[in-house]
Amino acid sequence: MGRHREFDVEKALDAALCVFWRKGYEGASYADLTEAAGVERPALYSAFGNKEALFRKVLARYYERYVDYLPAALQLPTAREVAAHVLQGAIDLTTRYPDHTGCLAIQGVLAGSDEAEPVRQALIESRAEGEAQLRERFERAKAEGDLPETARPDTLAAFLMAVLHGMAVQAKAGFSRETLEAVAEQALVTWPAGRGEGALRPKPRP
Amino acid sequence: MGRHREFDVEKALDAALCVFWRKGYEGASYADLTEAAGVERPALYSAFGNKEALFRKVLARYYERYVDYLPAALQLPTAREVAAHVLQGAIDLTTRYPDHTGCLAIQGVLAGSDEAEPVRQALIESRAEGEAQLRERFERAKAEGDLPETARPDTLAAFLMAVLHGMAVQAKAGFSRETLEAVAEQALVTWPAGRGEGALRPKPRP
DNA sequence: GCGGTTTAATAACGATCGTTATGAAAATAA
DNA sequence: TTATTTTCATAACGATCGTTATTAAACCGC
Repeated sequence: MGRHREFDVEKALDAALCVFWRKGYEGASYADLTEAAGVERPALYSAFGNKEALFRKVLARYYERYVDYLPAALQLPTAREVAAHVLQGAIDLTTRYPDHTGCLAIQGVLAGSDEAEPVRQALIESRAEGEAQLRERFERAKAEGDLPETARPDTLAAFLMAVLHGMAVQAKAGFSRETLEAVAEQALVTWPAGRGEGALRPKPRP
Repeated sequence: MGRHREFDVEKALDAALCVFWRKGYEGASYADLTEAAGVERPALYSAFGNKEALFRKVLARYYERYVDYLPAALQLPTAREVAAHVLQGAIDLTTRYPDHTGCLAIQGVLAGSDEAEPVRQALIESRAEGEAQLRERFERAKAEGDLPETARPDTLAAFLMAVLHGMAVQAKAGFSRETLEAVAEQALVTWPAGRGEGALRPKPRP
């Protein structure tokens, strides 16, 4: 019973996602959000809660709908393919939409007021989750001989994430897709090779 | 003639620098700045202008006093040493002060409101300047045979900056110095070698 | 000491921040 | 139709934002 909702919750969430993506958590005002969603302020509150709750819903949606290349990449047969696919997926994501470049999980809150601290921590955790998934995948690759015995899965995951984060910063700064692809290619030059990948073995110490 | 200034301008600038470093441009309120500087609001305005002007002065100070490892690195004899020194310098800078980790030029403004757009552009330009200096240094290295003929100085500079930016994000997220050093080491694994560095030459294409 | 000048401190400015009463409009249940 | 419930829209809340009159105090040259 009761009156029906007149606006599309999914559309409103998408609109809020775009605003947060472009301006970050603190840079996006509630006026920006309501205007983009085409919804009055109390309607947004009753549907999603306050600004922080709305951002958390948006963040979950972001990972589900836009960072879907990560779970897809983890299923690829070799660690190198995983890394290459993640890099290419990130480049696509961070340069595809000209009006909101970069990565929401990075530029959402890197630094901010004390009020934004819980959101900042949430973003840190979300990125740590992705890094952990990569690390576990690389541990598996090492066990499978896909990575050499000398490889450090935790370091490779941290390094790959660093490149991804750096490219996100550069994408937000307006870097072209071509430039970022060159960066990603350079990052892969160093990638260690496993057995049967036709690459040089690590030099044995004399 | 006239009354003398009672507060130390340098100290006030340092205090503002720390606040901006920790909270970013928009996250730092004028109340934060005046409290940290121990100076009343109109005094800060009369000494430095408005918030944007103050931030620009702080940014210049930041590069002069904290990113001094970059000009020092550019003078090293080989491109690899340049890269290694810049990476180590960035790690030191972004992890040395526990209460303001990361890099001001990154977390100052990555994304924000329309009001912060000029400052965001200023940070983009400042980073581009550093990247250009690295690129020119690598071009010289290529001409000197320090980098192979196949090396792309622009790509190497963009890649190195990406790793630096990524490590800054990770430092702000609380990553340890040791982790970042492993990331930097991994980044250097891919570094191309020039003549006389005892490294393998690029494989000739059959 | 006195006029001219610069700074210091208090207080307030209009605007915007996130958030929420309040009452009208719409839909279901009786 | 009437009662009940939920949503919608207007408006306003207190707080904080960056910025600035305004006035008192400290210094210089005379």
